[in-house]
Amino acid sequence: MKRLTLKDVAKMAGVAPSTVSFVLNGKGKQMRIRDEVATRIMQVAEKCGYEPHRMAVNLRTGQSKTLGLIVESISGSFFASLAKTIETEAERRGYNVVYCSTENNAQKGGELIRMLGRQMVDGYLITPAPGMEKEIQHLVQQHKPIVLMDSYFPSIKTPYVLINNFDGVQQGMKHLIGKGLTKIGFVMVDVKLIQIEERLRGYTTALKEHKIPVKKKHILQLQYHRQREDSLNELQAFIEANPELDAIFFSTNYLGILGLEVIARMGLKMPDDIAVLCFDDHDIFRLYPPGISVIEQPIEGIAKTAIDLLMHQLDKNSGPMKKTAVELPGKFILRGSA
Amino acid sequence: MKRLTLKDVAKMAGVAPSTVSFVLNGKGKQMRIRDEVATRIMQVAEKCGYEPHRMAVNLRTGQSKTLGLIVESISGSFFASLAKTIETEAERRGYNVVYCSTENNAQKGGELIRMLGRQMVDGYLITPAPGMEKEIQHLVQQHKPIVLMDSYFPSIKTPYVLINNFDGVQQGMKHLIGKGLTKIGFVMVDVKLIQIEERLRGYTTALKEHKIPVKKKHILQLQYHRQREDSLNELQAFIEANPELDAIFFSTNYLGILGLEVIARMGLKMPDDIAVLCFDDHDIFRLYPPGISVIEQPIEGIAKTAIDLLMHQLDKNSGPMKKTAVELPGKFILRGSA
DNA sequence: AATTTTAACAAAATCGATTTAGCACAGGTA
DNA sequence: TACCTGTGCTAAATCGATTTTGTTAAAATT
Repeated sequence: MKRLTLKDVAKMAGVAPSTVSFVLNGKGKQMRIRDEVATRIMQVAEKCGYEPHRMAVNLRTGQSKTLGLIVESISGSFFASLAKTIETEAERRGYNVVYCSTENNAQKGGELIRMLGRQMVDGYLITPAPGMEKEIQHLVQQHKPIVLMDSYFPSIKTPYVLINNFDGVQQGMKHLIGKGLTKIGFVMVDVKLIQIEERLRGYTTALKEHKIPVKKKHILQLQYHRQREDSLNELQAFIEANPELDAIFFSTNYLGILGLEVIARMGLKMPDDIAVLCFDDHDIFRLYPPGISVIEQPIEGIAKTAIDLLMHQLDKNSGPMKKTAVELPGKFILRGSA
Repeated sequence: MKRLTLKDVAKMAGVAPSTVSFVLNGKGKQMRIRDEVATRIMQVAEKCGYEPHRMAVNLRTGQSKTLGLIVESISGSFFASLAKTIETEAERRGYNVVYCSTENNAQKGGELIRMLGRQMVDGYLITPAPGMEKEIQHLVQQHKPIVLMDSYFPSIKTPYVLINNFDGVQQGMKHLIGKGLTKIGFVMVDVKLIQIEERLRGYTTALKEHKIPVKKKHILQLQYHRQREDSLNELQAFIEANPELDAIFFSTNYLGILGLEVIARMGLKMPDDIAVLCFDDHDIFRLYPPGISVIEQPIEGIAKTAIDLLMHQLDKNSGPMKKTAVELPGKFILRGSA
């Protein structure tokens, strides 16, 4: 019950292994193998279900036909949607994907990238976390095909694709302001990532555009590494300290979920006591009464674009890229909370 | 900037490639390489950061050091928790994992298994879906290392590990009955899987043990492949048709989430209008007011056990297994809904 | 008729490791 | 002195493909 090798097929077809290889790789014409022989080989290979040994092919060609996908958390909802699209798109193109999560561990990011390197992935799809800057820089220097998603480092020249964070927040803010709400709080994390900054910029700009003063005390920066309970308390203190707030914009879904818990704990009712809007959708937001309005990320679009950008790099004989930085629009979804 | 090969290391250390291989694979003593030479080789390898070429090793040894993990849905919460543990446990043992999801597509299961076969995974971790029976049978016949999780086929002799479904439901039912609730509905799907049957058996047995009559109309079997909206309506009809119900036991978290939606839609209050209990925890259940009581699966335990069972099979020189069928206890988590 | 081309494939090198078989020398034995 | 036995390593085979180079017979050219 051993594996069928190319040699076996050659023997069965009465030709040399090289001939079989040529035919099965579509180089039959080029190597002027007679059609008669070619079809015979194809038939034999087909009939006995020959499948080339991946490792052998990889070793010889130097291509693993594998992509590495690195995300912050494999249990996050962002990953869930992303992975599905990326996997199917990759498969369509003859690639498969190995997933890795940094689990919000800065140091682990570097290790992961190196681990993938050992495994010889042909290209990288990464949602960058703060600690990974050096490693990514390193990959770029080695001219490894790479695409960043969801964020990027302004200092490193890489293709990337993400939601238009600024515009997304603007959409949400305009809705709130349009409803006459002006005391709008903004909750964010303190990590130095471009997408966070852009969201904050969206918030302040929207206020300014409507001549609403931006108050520092209406902006809460939670620390990233923090006990869940501590964050909850800090959030509650923030809301209590600003009783005038009639709306809160949570800049990530993680923060939004914390917010729901605090708001429930304080016995506040959405949207009347306080309106809530959140960046990045989540299963919970659909269900949690009265439904949390969100800015939805175009995850499928991000995944597809990312794969396209990566494949373009992997495809040696394709010219330079026209567009290496892509921003896709988010979608405002109105539910009951705002 | 080419890759450093074993040959290069050999040259630098002034020895033959084979010697380097022996030393780096810990066979130095056995091959009676002098300690002096061995340490020199190790130092050289260390200094220039030599990493063996995975594909070459795989080709030669015939082991890919890769496990295939097949789940129903990669975006499910079960997968999320499972994957994390399995990945770290696998890594600890020098294996990596490729994930695949059948996405509830019966036919896709078979394809996936074959795809993984092509990729030469050394072993399989599978949460079996109805359509995969034949393919799994096939793997078993080929003596491929395999462990099933979450469910199994009584007709196929494979190692498996899952929660004790019967006992889990019993725990929940006892709690409900202990609170004096006797009109308890049971919502399940109609797929023929052992874990579903066990849960139903837990329900009926618990009722019988407390001399409560089992009424057929209190059991709702929803069809698996169905539009979300249709299921919601059917569920609502079920609740309306049985106004006497004072509690509902949802046999999967997917059903429970549907239940929450319907209950909200009908304006019922938990737990007073109706108590709710659900099998298999979910993020939403922690947050959704008043908190949904659940039977939590010991996912980490399942993952660890599964890896153990699989490794045992992969380890050629380990005797026959003592225990190939493992049932782990679930944990009843009391929240506000019941 | 001698030489060059071309068709059609076969042989062999190669990828980077592992592993088996083998070789040279030292010391011990008969 | 001839023969074995260990030591300590090297040479070469191998895994299963791809790709470069060779080979042979027939056809075309001079």
